[in-house]
Amino acid sequence: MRFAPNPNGPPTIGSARGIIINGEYVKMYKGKYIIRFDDTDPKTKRPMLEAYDWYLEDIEWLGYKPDEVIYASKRIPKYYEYARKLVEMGKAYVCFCEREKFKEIKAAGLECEHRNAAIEDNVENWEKMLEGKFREGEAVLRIKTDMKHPDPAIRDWVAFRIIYTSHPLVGDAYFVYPTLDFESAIEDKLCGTTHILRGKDLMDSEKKQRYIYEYFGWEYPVTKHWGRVKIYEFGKLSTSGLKRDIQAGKFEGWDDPRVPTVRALRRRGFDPEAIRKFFISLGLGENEVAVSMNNLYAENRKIIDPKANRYFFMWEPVEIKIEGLPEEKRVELPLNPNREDKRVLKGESRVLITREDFEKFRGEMIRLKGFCNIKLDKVAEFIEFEIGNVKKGKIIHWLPASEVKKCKIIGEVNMDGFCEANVVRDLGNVVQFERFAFCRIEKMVDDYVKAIYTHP
RNA sequence: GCUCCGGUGGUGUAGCCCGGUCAAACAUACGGGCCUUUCGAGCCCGCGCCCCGGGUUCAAAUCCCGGCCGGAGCACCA
Repeated sequence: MRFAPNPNGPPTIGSARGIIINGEYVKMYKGKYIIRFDDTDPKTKRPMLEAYDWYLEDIEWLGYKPDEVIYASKRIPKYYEYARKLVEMGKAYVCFCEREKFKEIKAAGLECEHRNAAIEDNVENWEKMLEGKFREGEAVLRIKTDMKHPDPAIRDWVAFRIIYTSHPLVGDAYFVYPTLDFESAIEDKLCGTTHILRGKDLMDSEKKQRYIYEYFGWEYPVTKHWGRVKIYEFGKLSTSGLKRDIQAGKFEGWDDPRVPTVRALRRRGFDPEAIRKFFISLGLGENEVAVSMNNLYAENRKIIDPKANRYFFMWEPVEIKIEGLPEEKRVELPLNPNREDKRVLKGESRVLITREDFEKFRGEMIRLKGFCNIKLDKVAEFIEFEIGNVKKGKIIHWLPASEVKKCKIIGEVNMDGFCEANVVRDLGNVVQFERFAFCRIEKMVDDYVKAIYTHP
């Protein structure tokens, strides 16, 4: 099995599907997992140097270990060998037609003048091509298929073209690059790929590649194509579109928590297991699917909820004073309801609550969770420490006014507020801000806590 | 337009190959309830689906034909 990305950006949620589905099959059948970088176009889909490692990193993070990593751009001479064989077999030819002109000929189902050139001439032209005797766009190597093929896209497709643009990985070592269809066809054979699982967009690739397999007498791998995923919250996933938005300053970078990349999910505090389960549950349907991130959130919650520590976070805080508080109380609250360990808050007379709760419960008796019951107002009246008969739904979260940390939450939800000083013990972890959402405490910046919004 | 795919609750899947056990399962969403301490979590309950029309058959979500709808590809991109 293989996963073959073009590293023109970091892996997105869409790439994760390919990584996971292929990876799972490898595990299930004890196969061999090859990561192959299809980086054969330095111009239109130019690879990013950093992205190669990003892929490897994210693949490992998702829980898979490649048995082999291949860089197509470093194996170009191999492809030349096979191309030459095809030329010598009369199954490929150097075509000098202009792009538009060939299109017309192709559309008409005719053969161009170069198609039937003598094999010796084609060998010579192919050599000239490799020697750099032609300009960019002047010549291409085409695979002979059938000019009457019902699908015009299949008719004598291009296997090699000339690109005089330096490649991020191999520099100026080559200027005749294979197209994906050719490179992939040869590489799958070389690597002994038995099964190909990939997106539906590559469905026609198989038809083109089968010609090569037939000419060489090879057996084509078993293929399965899945439909495109559309995440409801993000729309269609496209690396190039994302690149534009980042360059335009719409996002901070490839790991901006609002962006659909694997690294952004990692930064938000997703557990890789949740992402795996999510994609396994999506399956391999050939229809286009539109799922909501809610499904991913649900998977993540199952994993994160039993572990995440609870803390109070105050958005739009309102300070109130409790009149008649007999003494300050050391308030102990569980870090997680499933465990015994506690966190401590100072139960003092000046507390912060949210404006929302203040307006909703003003004048009523409510309970500050774990602390005491009060009759709520700007100056509230202390009732008792015991829970008494507080009705359900009237227990709210609060913060001692003298012991808070400023807290900035960024991501899908952006919010400034205050949180317990206790959160510093969970630096780097995902916590649950009660009655708010799960967040990952990223770091301390100067005097405030920077948190990333994970999900509700 | 041409060439291929596909259509199961709101959403995503299982079941289809090898017809009966499917008056259809699971997850998520939604609605309601529970919790002496999160009314944005958790637990419980509920809601709701085989695209349409023919055919084959004792029997069809499953097989066949036609229609409708949706998607992918049609590059010197991957």
